[in-house]
Amino acid sequence: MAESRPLRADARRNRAKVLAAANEVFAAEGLAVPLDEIARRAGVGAGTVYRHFPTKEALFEAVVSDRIESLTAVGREALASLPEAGDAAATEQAFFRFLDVMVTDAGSKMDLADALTGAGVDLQQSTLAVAADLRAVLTDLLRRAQAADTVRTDIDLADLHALVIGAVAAERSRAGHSGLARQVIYDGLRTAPRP
Amino acid sequence: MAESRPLRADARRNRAKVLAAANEVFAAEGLAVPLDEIARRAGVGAGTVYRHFPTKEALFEAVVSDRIESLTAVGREALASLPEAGDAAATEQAFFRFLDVMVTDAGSKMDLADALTGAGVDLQQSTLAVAADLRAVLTDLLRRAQAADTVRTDIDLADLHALVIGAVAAERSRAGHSGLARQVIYDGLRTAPRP
Amino acid sequence: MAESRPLRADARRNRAKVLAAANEVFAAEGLAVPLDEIARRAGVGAGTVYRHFPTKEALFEAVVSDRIESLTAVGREALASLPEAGDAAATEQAFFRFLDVMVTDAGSKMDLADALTGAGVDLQQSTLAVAADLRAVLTDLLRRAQAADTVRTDIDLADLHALVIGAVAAERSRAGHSGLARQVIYDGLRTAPRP
Amino acid sequence: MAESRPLRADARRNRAKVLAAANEVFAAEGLAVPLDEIARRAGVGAGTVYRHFPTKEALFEAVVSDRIESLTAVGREALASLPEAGDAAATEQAFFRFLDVMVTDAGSKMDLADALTGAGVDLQQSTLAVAADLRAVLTDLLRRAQAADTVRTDIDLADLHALVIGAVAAERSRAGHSGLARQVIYDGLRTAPRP
DNA sequence: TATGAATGAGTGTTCATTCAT
DNA sequence: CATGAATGAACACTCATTCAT
Repeated sequence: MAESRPLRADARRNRAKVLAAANEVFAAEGLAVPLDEIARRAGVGAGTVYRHFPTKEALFEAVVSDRIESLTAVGREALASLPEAGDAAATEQAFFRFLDVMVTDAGSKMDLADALTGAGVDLQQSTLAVAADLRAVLTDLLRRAQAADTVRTDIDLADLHALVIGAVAAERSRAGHSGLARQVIYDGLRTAPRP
Repeated sequence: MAESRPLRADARRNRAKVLAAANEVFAAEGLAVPLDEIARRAGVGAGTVYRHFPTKEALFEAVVSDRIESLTAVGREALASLPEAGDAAATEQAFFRFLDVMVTDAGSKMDLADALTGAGVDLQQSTLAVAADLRAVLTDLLRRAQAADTVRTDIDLADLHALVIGAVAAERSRAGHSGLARQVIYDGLRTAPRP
Repeated sequence: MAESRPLRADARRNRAKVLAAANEVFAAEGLAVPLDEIARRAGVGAGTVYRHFPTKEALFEAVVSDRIESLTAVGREALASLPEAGDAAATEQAFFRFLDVMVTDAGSKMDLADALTGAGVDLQQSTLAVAADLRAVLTDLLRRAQAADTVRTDIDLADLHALVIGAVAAERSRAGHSGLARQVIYDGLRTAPRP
Repeated sequence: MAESRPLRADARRNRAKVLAAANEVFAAEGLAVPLDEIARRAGVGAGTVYRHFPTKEALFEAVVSDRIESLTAVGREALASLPEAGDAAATEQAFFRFLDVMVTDAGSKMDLADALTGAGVDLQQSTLAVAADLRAVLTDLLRRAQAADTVRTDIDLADLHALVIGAVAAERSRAGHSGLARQVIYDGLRTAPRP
């Protein structure tokens, strides 16, 4: 699963350029963009893209995996910042801040939205592994928030996941978004009534 | 807007077969499906599809318009069933039942989801008009529900629309869906705390 | 070669309508026009066109044949109007007037031009027969003009035919045509120098 | 206008093969020939044709432009070979020899004929520029010939252009051509009577 | 017999992937 | 190894011709 050999410096540079270009372009246009466009933006030949990623979908997944990994890292930090025994307010804040990060990130990246909503994408093993890490973190945060009596206890990870996707879709659907849709979803998640 | 002449029997039959096939296939795969596939499933030649619908997008819109019109009709019935002066419980029930219909319908039809989220589709005048009707009905129902103090008053039609899309996306994202995501969104919409 | 049976009145009427429409449309756009367009303009179904003409090309030829027959008739009149023993001036006039008719007619009808220049058209037996009649008349007129010492004697029918086509092409090629190209060709045909 | 970088050897080879095939096929059949046929004759895939020429029409124009450029070069040489102060006989010869080249070339190439007569072709800027060069050269030659009292002075470039097209059409129309049609047109152009 | 709907092969064009240079 | 040219299978759409009504 790991690359067998460390890449040569120029190869590593090219891989990075391709990923950067793919990041931009996939975020802006989703899976639909032609691969040649990515190669052009990366300043490399199409063949070079294929040297590093066996298919276009693999490149797409690499981009998405990177994003998921970033999100996971943010989630880990949120978890780490929580006091061992739950301070309810801090837990609540950490939980919803992390949701905000996820929703905002996915909301601004066509690729993530595509991947999450499964629009014509079949995620592979490696991506699924990365996604599992994210889910693990999210599960922990959810449990903590529920333990702190901040989030309703009848929902599980799958529900939360679905709701994040829902929030992303809601945000995407609005030209000038007020953010209220997201707020409604958060409110629905809370144990307590809105003040 | 109405066809000038009644179609011949065979033409009507084939048009119906095409629409039925398009319904199925678009629902299952969205706009991305090749037109030949639709023709094949309908048991007609590709040319026949084009006799009835000038472009692939026109066919897509016909399917989507039909769905939207059905939804609008359901919405109108819901409105009609409401007592003039608002019975809060009845109003609430009518409102959320209609949301259920929308979410369930769109949730099982890729095409509606695509159309609603505007995924690579440019809707034409006629479809937009149909969509406007649906929005009008939805606006009325929302107003009634808000007047009956059932739904929070800080959200408007656009927010609600976004949330429906969010609920659809949430449902779609779950293989075995428990329906809780939808419930969370509904709860977020209510004025009152959950019991 | 003649139709086996006299057509019923309505059939004859339809045939005429189709021919009239084809005349117009082929003249304006050449062979490229879709057959449905002709049927529409004739106010009949596509099937009706095929009842009277086995292929699109046959219809095209019918139109062209008609035109050629008209030209032939004009040519015959020109021949008939000539005095037995050649009056040089009258012969010259008759000859060039007939050329004028041919060039003007073909010049304003894309179909004739197409047919004459052989643009993607393979003329069939029946049309060729009609064309042979025209050639016969033209040959007579040419001989008479040559006998009257009005037209150079080194050219034959084939040359003359080619020059008519050339004049047509020349006329067609000019947006605002002055007619001088035609004049140059006529002058080249004459025995005598221009005054 | 010039390609920014020299093409790779294989690309140059294929581009040449495509142009050569297009030359042949367009010359034989005009614009109507399917692009796949050209690709097949060139021994390349259809995509390769599109790598070098963005549309079928662009390829057509490239072929036609090449032909026109060759003609223009020949015309320039003819002009250059003329003595400053007009030697009437030399001027006449140069003029008519150039006409011969044009007529012969266009006469054997359907594409040029199509392009010249504007049969369903919309020429683009670049081709029009090339054509303008040819017209400039032709104008110069015509002026010189008229100044040398060799060609009648009542005709202008447009007339001459039309007559060239006429001569081409005349030649095309004859299976075994005697060349006399061309001669007649030339004679019509001269000031002096034929000897 | 007329109608116009159905057919289906064919067209230009795109793009993921492979391969010669 | 990188390059970018070549490939070829799709795809949307058109239209001459056939055939059910």
